[in-house]
Amino acid sequence: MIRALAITGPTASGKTSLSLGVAEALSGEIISCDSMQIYRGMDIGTAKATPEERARARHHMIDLCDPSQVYSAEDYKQAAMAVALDITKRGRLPLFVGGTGLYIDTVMRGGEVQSPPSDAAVRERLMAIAETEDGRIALWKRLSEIDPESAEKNHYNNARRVVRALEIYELSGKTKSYFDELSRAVSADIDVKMITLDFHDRDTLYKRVDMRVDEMMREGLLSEVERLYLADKLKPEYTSSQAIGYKEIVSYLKGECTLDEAIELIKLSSRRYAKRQLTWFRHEKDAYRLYIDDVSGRLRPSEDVLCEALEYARSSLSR
RNA sequence: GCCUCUGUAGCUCAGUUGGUAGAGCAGGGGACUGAAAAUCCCCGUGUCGUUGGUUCGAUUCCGACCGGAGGCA
Repeated sequence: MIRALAITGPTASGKTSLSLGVAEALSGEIISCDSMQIYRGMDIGTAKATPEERARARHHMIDLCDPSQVYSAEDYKQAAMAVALDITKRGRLPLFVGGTGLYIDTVMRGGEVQSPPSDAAVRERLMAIAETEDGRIALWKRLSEIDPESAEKNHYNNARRVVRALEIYELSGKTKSYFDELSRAVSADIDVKMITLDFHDRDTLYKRVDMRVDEMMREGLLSEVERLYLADKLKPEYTSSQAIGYKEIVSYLKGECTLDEAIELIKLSSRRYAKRQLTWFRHEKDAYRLYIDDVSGRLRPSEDVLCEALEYARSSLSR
């Protein structure tokens, strides 16, 4: 059984800064839990730990792929688990840090997954049908016949989910709910204590998000995106091109809007993303919540937040 | 100073031939098991600028006043 700690929270909540302090104090190594930090060359916009920060603690699960590659939650889980095991074997503490809820969940759930991996051809075929509302309803009806449980869980408009469920059935002859049930039955081979950063006042978070975006622009986000764009690394079909900060600036580079409009859009999408993250982490009932409403405006949590986190980590890990 | 237009949700605006009002955006809540920074679902009460008058009843009609825009001097 691997024992680990996780630090989650919305964008701009100060995860990186807190994680460095915790890693140093508990001789931990950081495993990034972020679907976009996987990609090479996307540094400023994904708020990757800087070289200086990486010198303070070893980082993993960063810069694994070229932005043109596809990467899945399952790929993440397998690689991250191997890393966590290795860290543990070396007598150090695995410290998952990031805001991609699904990635963290998938690690915490543990166990081997047997549902078939996605198949681009099947997806394309089904997604083409889903372009019209009638098509979406037809797909949903098909799903409700083979797997009523999955159908009920998803609105027919959520084509991605409906298509995945159908894809699983086409590829394996078994339903998605069958595989979900299987994965729920296995016990996790890892025990993760989670600390979630939160805010009493939503406006404080949003202010930090806005400031963070301005900071990214000062650090050169524009030229970072330009470089990737000119190198053809942000084609619309790539997952990487969906990243906030990148898609908006690409649309500016294409002349579809002004730079100021792009920046405002980045702030807006970031705020909405932060809100979705809050929703996700709220359902994590066992998480230890740390509130960081420091009005100082600094994008790092205060000393007492670090102390509280360490106290919780020490007591829960020693048990 | 006079004339015209205008004041309705955080913002932009509809609307009520008099029976206290609704869209878009913003915002809020939720879902999430191999695309997840993605994808999807649900949520609209606000002194209808203020104050008098007419009226059974005014946000709606009339007057005055206070903002804002434009025009004439």
